[in-house]
Amino acid sequence: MPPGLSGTAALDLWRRALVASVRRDGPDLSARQLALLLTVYLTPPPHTVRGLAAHLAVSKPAITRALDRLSQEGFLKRKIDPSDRRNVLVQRTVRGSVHLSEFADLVTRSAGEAMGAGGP
Amino acid sequence: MPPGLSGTAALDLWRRALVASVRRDGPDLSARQLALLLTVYLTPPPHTVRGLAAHLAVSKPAITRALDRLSQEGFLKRKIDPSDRRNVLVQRTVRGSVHLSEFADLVTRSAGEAMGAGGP
DNA sequence: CCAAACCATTTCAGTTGCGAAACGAATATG
DNA sequence: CATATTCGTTTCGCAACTGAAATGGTTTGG
Repeated sequence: MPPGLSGTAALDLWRRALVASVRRDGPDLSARQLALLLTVYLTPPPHTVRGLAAHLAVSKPAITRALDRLSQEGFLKRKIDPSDRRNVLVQRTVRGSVHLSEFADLVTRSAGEAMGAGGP
Repeated sequence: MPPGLSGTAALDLWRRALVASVRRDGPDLSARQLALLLTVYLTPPPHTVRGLAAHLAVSKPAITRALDRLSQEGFLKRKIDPSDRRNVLVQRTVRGSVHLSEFADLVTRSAGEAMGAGGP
């Protein structure tokens, strides 16, 4: 038995959080976009387009477009690397932090419900 | 303090699972599609188009299209309700069960990693 | 100091998704 | 019966995303 999270409980946690997220009328990000956002915020910098593309195993243009979307949303910003101006460094914003914080609340709440409902 | 899952741990769990999901070369489902799939498998039947649309707070055509995609993928199937032939009952398939089982593994594995990495 | 290598972006053609409105089929209501 | 209502689906125009290939800047190396 896994210690923290059985298979069904994990799925139900994911379901509750995902349904809550879908029901929200906000900017609905694709899986890639959200994965990118989370990677930038939870993984040690610096973050370049090439590095992110490798990490997510998608093409570079896909990262560029996801950055367009996320920076247009205000969740991320680009900064040219001063030491090598070919590089673009992806950085966090206050707005992105707030958004992810709300998303974390949503997940933890869903986890609480899943425990309460499916529990022993 | 939340008992099972702190905010940062929840985000990191989500990140790991989502990145793993994005990296996999499989059918990449949208958030809606996955939410629909999970709802059908983890919520008591019967499931109609109208009911699912209300549950996810999206339009009926959106559900129809998601069903097209998911049944084309073999994860779900439609069956006309014999007692009221206007209704469409959405049902599970073996293939969908297998897919969700693999997805659950992915989440539990990510949960284990998140505990191991970020833990005390 | 000029060419090669590298980085991110843009362009291109094609796919997929969306909401609103119109639609045919099935059931309920008078 | 005829009409209204309720299903799910289809059509329409439009927006967003995809990978591959081409482009414009920047840095490195001979």
